Amino acid sequence: MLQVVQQLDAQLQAAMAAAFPTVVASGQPLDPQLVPASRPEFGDLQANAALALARPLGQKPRAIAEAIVAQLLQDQAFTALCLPPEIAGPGFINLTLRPERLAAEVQARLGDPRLGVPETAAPATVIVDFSSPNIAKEMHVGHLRSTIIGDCLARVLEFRGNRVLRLNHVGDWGTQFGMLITHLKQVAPEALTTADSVDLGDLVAFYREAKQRFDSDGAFQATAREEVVRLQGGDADSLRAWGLLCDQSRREFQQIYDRLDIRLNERGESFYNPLLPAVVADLRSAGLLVEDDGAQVVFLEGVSGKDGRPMPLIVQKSDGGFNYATTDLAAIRHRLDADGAGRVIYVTDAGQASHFAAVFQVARRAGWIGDDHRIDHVPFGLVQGDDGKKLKTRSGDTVRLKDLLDEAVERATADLQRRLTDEGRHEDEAFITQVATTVGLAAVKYADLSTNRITNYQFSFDRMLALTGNTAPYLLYAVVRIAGIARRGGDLAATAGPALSFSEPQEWALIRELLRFDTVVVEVEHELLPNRLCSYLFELSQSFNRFYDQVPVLKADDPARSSRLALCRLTADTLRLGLSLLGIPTLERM
RNA sequence: GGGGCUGUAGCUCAGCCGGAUAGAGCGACGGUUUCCUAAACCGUAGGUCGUGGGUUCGAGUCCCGCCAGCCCCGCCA
Repeated sequence: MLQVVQQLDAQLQAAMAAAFPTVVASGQPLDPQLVPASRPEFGDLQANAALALARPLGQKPRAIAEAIVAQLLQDQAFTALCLPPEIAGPGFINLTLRPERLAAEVQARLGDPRLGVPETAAPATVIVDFSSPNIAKEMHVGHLRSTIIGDCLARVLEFRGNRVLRLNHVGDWGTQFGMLITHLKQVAPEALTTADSVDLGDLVAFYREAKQRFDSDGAFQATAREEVVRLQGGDADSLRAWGLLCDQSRREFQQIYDRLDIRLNERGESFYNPLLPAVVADLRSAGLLVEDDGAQVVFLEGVSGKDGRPMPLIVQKSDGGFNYATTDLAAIRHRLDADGAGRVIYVTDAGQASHFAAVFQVARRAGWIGDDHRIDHVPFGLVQGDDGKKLKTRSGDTVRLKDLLDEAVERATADLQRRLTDEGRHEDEAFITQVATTVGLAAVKYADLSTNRITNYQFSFDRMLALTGNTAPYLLYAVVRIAGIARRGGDLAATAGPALSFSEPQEWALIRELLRFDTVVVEVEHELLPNRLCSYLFELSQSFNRFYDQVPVLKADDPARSSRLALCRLTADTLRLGLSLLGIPTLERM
């Protein structure tokens, strides 16, 4: 429908220009204000331009609408596309597409693997920075949203024809390694020389102990700082210990990524280490650097701190070390220059908004971000428990991502087994494992993606695994129903056949829903809001379920039968493609 | 103190560039199965869009004030 809407928009503009040449002469832009109809009885689309033009033209909106419509009716391309427009209410122009044009659009999509979604006219290298767990810690629920949302955005951008680089900016450098290595030297030295001599769970415990000592023990703190200096200075023993810790964490992360089908290139903080001195040097030569309390800082414009003074962004600590702001600045430069990125997207929690605003401002003032670059922080809210507070285990610990995924699959397994028992069905273990794994993981992903990412998100196994409502199981079930039709003799692969012929309102409702897909995907790309795609897929599933419930497919006679099979096929293709953009695989049976 | 985000039905949430009577889902209540998987479908009830102003032909949406919740604010990331 993207193309159709474009055509209509152009036709409306031409009609407006013909009806009101004085406005054109005055240089004012003529926006038809073409939007989807607010209610089905108003047709497919509505143009609201007449209301806005009433004031400047000094005419009644309905009269303006009538003049535009009179011009439209002169346009043969328009009358071939739409039924005669209706003017309603204060001056809305309601447009209804001709059914045969809708059918032709359906036909055109049947053989189209992109389902009408165009490749972007201006493909760019886009970097999506997401997930970003910390070495020597386990992935926890806090990494869930970044990982799932980032992966979805990367998939959408890729599908639109961009070259996407998925970067995992893991926390693999800095103060925490000094304290961890120092602590391990004293309590478990073998962990620093022998691979896998302690498992990750132990490492996490050691990390906690190290952090505690660092915060309370001055002598330990000093030793830890020396250790950081040794590491950053390239000391061989320190580097070997650090490498072992990284390898071990990396393998653990990869297990999660494999389960969730997420591809990522690791490029952690350490990668930028050699580039840090140049960042500070170049900020100095750009005249932005100021020494304050012994630290090298850039004072921010338009941001004031507690005392009313401008806020500084520290890029070099008073001890000479660099911090995450320095790393992020180095990363921006490297991504724009070495990677040639036109666009960089950071998928991190909303709490980092001011940090990124500061870093972007400094990079811009230093001239590193050009006018043709687009750098976005894509923030998201906290994951909360049922109580509305930050999600924790009963004992008060952060929830491990692995445990969360396990529980989702366990619950899906229990649901499925209960259902099999109730229905007297018998399925083998492989089927149960496959279905429960797919449903459980899909539920976790979908629940996260389906709310607007900016708001906090209330995590609930019961809600996400519900078989009804806006959930992954509901969408997966729609696909399964179509697969069932195919098994019972419906040939979904046939592309040729009698001309498509539709008669039922449920068919037309489904068609209109199907044809929105291209618009929605492009919108998600622009707004970076996956929940728009989720809403669409849910509404599509609802339209399909109504159609399935009320209109027979296999029992109908041709041409209705083959036309309805075509709708089934296009629905399944749209759901599969849409879900794949969310990172969710589908099932044939469940 | 400064800044950010949020506030819409009992609960969880949509609401696009400001457009017609504010929408879903869950839960509640009532119905539908000799028919392609009822993991479905149909219906009913449920709203002062936090609050007070302003802009506009028109405001849940834009601007200002206030209230509430969460988050951030110099050498952690």
